Amino acid sequence: MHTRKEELAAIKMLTARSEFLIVQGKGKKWVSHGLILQMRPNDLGHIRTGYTVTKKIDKSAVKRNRIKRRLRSVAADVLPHYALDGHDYILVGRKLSATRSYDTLVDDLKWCLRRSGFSRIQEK
RNA sequence: CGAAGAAAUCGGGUGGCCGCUAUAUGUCUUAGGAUGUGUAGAGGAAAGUCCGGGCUUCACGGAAAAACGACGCCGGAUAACGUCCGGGGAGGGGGCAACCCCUUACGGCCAGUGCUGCAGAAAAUAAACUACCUCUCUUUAUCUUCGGAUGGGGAGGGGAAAAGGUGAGAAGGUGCGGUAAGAGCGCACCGCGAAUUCGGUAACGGAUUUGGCAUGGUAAACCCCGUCGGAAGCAAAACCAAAUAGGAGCUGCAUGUUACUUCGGUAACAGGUGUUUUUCGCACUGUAGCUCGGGUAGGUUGCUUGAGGUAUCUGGUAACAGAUAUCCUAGAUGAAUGGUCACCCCUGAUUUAUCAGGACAGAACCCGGCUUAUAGAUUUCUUCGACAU
RNA sequence: CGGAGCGUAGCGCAGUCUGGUAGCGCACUCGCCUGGGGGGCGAGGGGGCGGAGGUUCAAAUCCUCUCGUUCCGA
Repeated sequence: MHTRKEELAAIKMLTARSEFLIVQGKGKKWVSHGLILQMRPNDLGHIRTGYTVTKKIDKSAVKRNRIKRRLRSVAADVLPHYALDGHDYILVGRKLSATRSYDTLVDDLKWCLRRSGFSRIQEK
């Protein structure tokens, strides 16, 4: 279930710190073992994503980078198929994000989307 | 062959699927991009930010001094350094010795000032005390040939700096002589200082002569001497530049009076606007359009060809330098260089076929070093042990 | 990225500049006052200078390296 390039191109990045704070402050939040998902509707009509991995999780820059790359990969696999258009999504890394198996991490993100009601496909 | 140490090099590999950044090129295109293909894409420490430079801006007439900071045996290397190389001294270890190995912030406390607790008789111009030797006076015990002799106590004068459960350190050490007792007072050896001389570019080392003990320690205490240093840093800096507010100029429209006038205007007052309304008071000087400069968000440049790498030769003990040939090797900006699966390799565990693990760690303007973290592999050298000869 | 500071008893701090005894408050233990609690008074204990190395006779203090933590500027 890999994502094609045209679908990925529709997802923009969140960059400004103020936009992150708005999503964190006013959006919805759902926590799983592998990651934390924060989301909020925007007026742009397309999906935007951002990633947060703080120094609290691990002191090593190598491990933080690895967590961020895995989250980016998981989001690229899942979001184009399951996420709603016109929403901002922020994925926050946790300690388990580095060691958890990839399939479990994908399930974590789907579960967060479904439980928070921001999923396009309502699975059984 | 094994163990230890030192130095150097490397620091997992191959393939499938899906992605990221840069760049070259083809196609499409609504000219902003979309898409196909090729190529390249983290380190020895990228880290800590501890030093030294390049580069940029600011300051500055040149130079020097003061102040502050860093450094500090000698010679060399280098763009420079607190780095590196070679040498010297000192300390430690091994060895019978010759000698070998390791470490080293290693200028100056006879320029000045400070500190040196406790203990100890005394802690820095050496001098008081106990003890020692001697002289004088006095007192007393014993003996007595009645002259005195010997011993003890007390007071005073002098000698000497040898003894005194301390301490990190006690004003040269050990031995012999010498003396009333003693003392470098004299001598020998050792240590130290000075002079001469020899070797060395020098640090320094050797020899001879001589002095007669002088300079306790501490400068990672203030300080003195010598050398070096303008400051801040790519989030530096340069360029392009929206919206809003404010500034300057021009033009059009909107009022009057007076004064000056180079006849363009300028100034004052009235007027106008704001302060809820009126008076007073206070503040400001209209409106529309265009242009200009400063400059914020944002963007571009800086941004990777450089004191560059590799190979060979030459010079040098070496650090390193020179010549020739050859190569181009990351440039991101919520920040790319990956995610996932399979096989191989290595390590460990046992169920001998499985399971678990594969270090330290992620470029941010670029170089030269230092320091710290680091599983494992390979090569060379030194020492020791075993085997063979 | 750049800059500054702080690690001392269970907790909050002084002592560091100018090197020799590590101390203060709260907390803790015991005793007394009270019928008990709270509170008060008196007495007492415990151990601690973030870590490693160096200078010194001697280091919490001076020097070097390192670990942790807090704050500031853009």
